[in-house]
Amino acid sequence: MNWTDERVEKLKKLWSEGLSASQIAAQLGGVSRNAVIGKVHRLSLPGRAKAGGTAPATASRAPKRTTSAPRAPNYAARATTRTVTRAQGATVVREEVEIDTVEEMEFVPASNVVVPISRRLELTQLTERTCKWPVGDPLKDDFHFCGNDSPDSSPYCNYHQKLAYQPVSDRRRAAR
DNA sequence: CCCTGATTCGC
DNA sequence: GCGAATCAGG
Repeated sequence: MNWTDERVEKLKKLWSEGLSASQIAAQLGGVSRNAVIGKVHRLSLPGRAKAGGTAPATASRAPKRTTSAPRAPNYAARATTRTVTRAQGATVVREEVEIDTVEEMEFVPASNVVVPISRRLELTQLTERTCKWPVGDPLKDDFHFCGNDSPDSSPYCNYHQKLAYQPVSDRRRAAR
């Protein structure tokens, strides 16, 4: 694959938008992330400020939040489904986060009692083999994902897999 | 181990 | 000019 004007333009655009080299490589197709990085250098495009690190997209630091007392039932949000999409490398992660006023509060109480050894990963850290079980309130900034290793390419770790695939009949009512 | 960008250097 | 290999870092 050679660098046609079009491809170069796309490269410039995506790079300026802050996409990572591997993400760009995935979109262009036919090239590796190394090829992209190499091209970026040859074009003398501005590199990423600090080397070896996360894409600047994560730069938005959350304003420190004083840990509040265990959340009391505050399920204002009615049943909602928000789709959040992010890419990690050439991997596209699209998550349907259901905010179920019943199930959520049962599985995700204020404290992380239910969650084993969460690695507390950011959305940007998820890969094909990290558990994508959401922990906490997606609307709060302490929200994160389990992140434990998941067998094969399962979306969840062994523990959360059980919770994830419980038959509806089993979880109806305050069964838990 | 996953990922990131940076650099080198044979082609 | 190209990009795999390698390096350096989170």
